[in-house]
Amino acid sequence: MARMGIGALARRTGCNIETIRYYERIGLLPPPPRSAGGHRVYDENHAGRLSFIRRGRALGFPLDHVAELLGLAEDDADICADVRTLAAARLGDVRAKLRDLRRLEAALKEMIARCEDEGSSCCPILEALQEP
Amino acid sequence: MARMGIGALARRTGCNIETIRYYERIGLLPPPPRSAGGHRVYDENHAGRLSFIRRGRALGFPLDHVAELLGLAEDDADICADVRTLAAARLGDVRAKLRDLRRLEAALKEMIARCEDEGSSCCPILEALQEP
DNA sequence: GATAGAATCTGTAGCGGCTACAGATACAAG
DNA sequence: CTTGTATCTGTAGCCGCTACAGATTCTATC
Repeated sequence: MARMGIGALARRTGCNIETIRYYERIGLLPPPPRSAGGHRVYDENHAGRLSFIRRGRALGFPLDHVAELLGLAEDDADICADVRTLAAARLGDVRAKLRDLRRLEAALKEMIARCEDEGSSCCPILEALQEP
Repeated sequence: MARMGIGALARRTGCNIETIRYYERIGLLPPPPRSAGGHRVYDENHAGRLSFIRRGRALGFPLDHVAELLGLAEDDADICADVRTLAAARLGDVRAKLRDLRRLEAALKEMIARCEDEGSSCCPILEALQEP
């Protein structure tokens, strides 16, 4: 029950139609059964799996990590440690990006501030980019 | 004076050789003169321009913004306002990314913490990804 | 059933910003 | 003159989609 076409699945999961087909093409979503005319027919399982993928992506996992997480989710073994390891690695990535962005923010802010202080004839931002 | 091959330019600017050629291909770096045998010969001007590009990139400007900044830098007009506008827009982008990443960091941290609290048989991280 | 309009199909190409080859040629040092 | 490094061109690949084009199928109304 709750069969749906690709459009309905897209609306439910907030995922673009083209992206759904793309996930199928790269093997991340299993190919669903087709209607007589060849249209894809999805069910709740597909919706769940796709939501999982989307949430993983939203947490910044690249697709191959998401695939790995999906694989782990299918086993029933004691996998908490593995999952935690992946999540911790992602946390490291995120924190590194945060550091970079914070530096960036400071640099941009400072340049803009300097630009406002001075007269308008020459541009401190461009100078900042030009000089080492 | 200070003529150099593409390798020397790459070392000086910290920019990959392939990337230099790529910048030339897309029109961001002007094609330098060539030696008799066809090797590119750069001078200080090229080095300056390439450094500018790299610094702009390091500040997170996409290449088309960098091109715009370079264009502005070549005019002598009163351009401070334009530059500031670009920089302010970038600052907005950076801050939006920062917000997202901070949320991400919090979510990952919380998941990892929950995973450590509980017994190891089921995995809260996977559950968090599975449930809405 | 006919028909209109929406939804879906396949396949291919493009985005940004590089990076990685392969195979040929040029240059610099001894 | 030889050896070894540097550079040359051209093409294809990376990630994660997105955007078409042109053909087909589904659904709702009459």
